[in-house]
Amino acid sequence: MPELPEVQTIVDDLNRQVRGRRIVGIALDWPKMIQYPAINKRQFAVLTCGRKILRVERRGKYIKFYLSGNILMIIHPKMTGRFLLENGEKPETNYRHSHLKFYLDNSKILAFSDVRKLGKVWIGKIAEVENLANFKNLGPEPLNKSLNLSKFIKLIQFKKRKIKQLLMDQTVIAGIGNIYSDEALWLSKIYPLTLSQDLTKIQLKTLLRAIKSVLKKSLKLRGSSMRDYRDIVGNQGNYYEQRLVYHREGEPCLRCGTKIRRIKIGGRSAHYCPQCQYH
DNA sequence: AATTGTACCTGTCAGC
DNA sequence: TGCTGACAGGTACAAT
Repeated sequence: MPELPEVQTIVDDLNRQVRGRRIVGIALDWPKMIQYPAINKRQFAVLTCGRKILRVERRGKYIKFYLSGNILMIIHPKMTGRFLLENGEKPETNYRHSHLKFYLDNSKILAFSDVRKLGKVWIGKIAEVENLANFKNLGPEPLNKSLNLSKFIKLIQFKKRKIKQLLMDQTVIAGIGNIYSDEALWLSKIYPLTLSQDLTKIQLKTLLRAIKSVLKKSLKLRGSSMRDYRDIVGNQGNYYEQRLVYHREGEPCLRCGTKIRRIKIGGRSAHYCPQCQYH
């Protein structure tokens, strides 16, 4: 489901709604979602219950919950994971797939719902969890001001990979997925199969600007809801209706009217305009 | 070093 | 009305 704008929207809402709350109980009916360490449901309950949610942060597409007692819990929603804050009075949620629930001290329930059960949880001492390879090896944040053109060029230029795949590689740059890589490449008029080393400096400058601008625009619109994404009160994001090229196969290009094409790159669909994004 | 296929999961939709 | 296959905001891992 979520890429950077969706995850950031969730994190901002969580900070407003659950920051400072104490976890008083949990329910877990899919223990396989606990990726690290190898613990059972009861041990997970011991680790979380009684702790305060001090703050929530985003890194790439990961959601980091800093809990009291120097505990860090990280959740990755993968394709269909979502959070819902529900009232204790009506525990029956319309989210049929809430496999993990946190009962809070204000009698609300923070539920993690995940239809496809691909979402994962990591928990432990802060330093211990932050040292796990998936987090340690993340690339820079695209919206961070320190990611300027010269750094971007260093990340991209000496690799020999298809630019679409590089943009989605979380160890190169963190937070971009299938929607926003398509959008940024359309904005920059770059063909998605172009090898990274063949891009000119001008193209890379345009691409970096496109990445930042499309992510900021989607953030303002609270993300994209193609199907599953919802914010923590169940509302959809508004970027999807305004998308430029993603999932518009056969429709006219918004710039030149040529029919948008879809191809497969590394098992994922890529959408582009064969006229504007020439190679 | 980069690519390809497979695995993890469930739900939806088009086509037969 | 079934059935089947493709596809869906993601990532890890093994094989080539």
